[in-house]
Amino acid sequence: MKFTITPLPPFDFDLSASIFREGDKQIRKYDNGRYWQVIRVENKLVLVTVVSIGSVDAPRLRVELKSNGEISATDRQTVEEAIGSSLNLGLDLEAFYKEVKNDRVMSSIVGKLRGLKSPTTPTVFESLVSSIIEQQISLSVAHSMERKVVKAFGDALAVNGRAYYAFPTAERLASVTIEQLRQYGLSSRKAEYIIGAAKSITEGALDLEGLKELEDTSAVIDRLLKMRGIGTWTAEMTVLRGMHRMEKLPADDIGLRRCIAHYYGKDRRISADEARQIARKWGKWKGLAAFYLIIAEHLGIEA
DNA sequence: AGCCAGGCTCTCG
DNA sequence: CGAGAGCATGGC
Repeated sequence: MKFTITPLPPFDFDLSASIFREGDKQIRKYDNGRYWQVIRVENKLVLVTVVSIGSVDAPRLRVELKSNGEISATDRQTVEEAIGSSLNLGLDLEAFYKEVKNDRVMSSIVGKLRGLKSPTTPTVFESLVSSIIEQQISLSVAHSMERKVVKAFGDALAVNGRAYYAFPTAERLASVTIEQLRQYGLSSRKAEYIIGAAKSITEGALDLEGLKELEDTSAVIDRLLKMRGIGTWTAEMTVLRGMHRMEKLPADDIGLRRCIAHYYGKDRRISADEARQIARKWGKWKGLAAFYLIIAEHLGIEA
């Protein structure tokens, strides 16, 4: 099944998707103009492939779906929404660009990355689990662990003789043991946190996806902070990547602080408070501004 | 080799 | 309160 979708402009598909250039081809990947990932609809898995057929200012995407069974009209609708959510296609970049005009460094950066939208995860749960795995350790280590966990416990979809994996469900992770997760490099603490979160979801004590309905992001953070293993950093990362909330600055993030220091002329490590001071000019778009800085640094772009 | 990396909890003073 | 230990692995 094929169809097209029209993102809110401006949107640079290739720039935005290129974050997944080093992704795992069996999970979520961008390669040679094509982006793909597995989306779960009901109890079915769908492999979604996306290419751009438009421009930054008149973006259009061509989407192709492949699955084992029939794809109904409502399934198609669900997948379309999930892709929109996953690539953050509804994000209003013009509002962000307007807000940071008064910041010389940031306005230079956004000018060079025009059309870049921050990707999100299909579920809040995926963001939460990934963020727990990423606590403290370097990203390369964390990403390798995440891939192993996805392939070990995620459901596989076979397309053209190749296996593609969806992120494990809360139901699945609620049923694994600490020892099983330790096999993939996690500490016993992190394993406990993940299994605990998964169990409170399956037992009905926590409606993680339902938190999206809460208007007040701080209220969402407060709820997440009540969970064992979730501190400020993890709660903010979850909200940023899993819920399209772009206002929070993960000021405790050591990599981000290094990045801010680089672009704002500090030849040393800066404190979380210094980072917050600099971020005041970013208004309600602090998280997105931080994302732009990280991508700029990754691409070797100077302000 | 050892230290640090997109942290958090628990314990102790 | 604040400080310190412990945890996981890979890269420098």
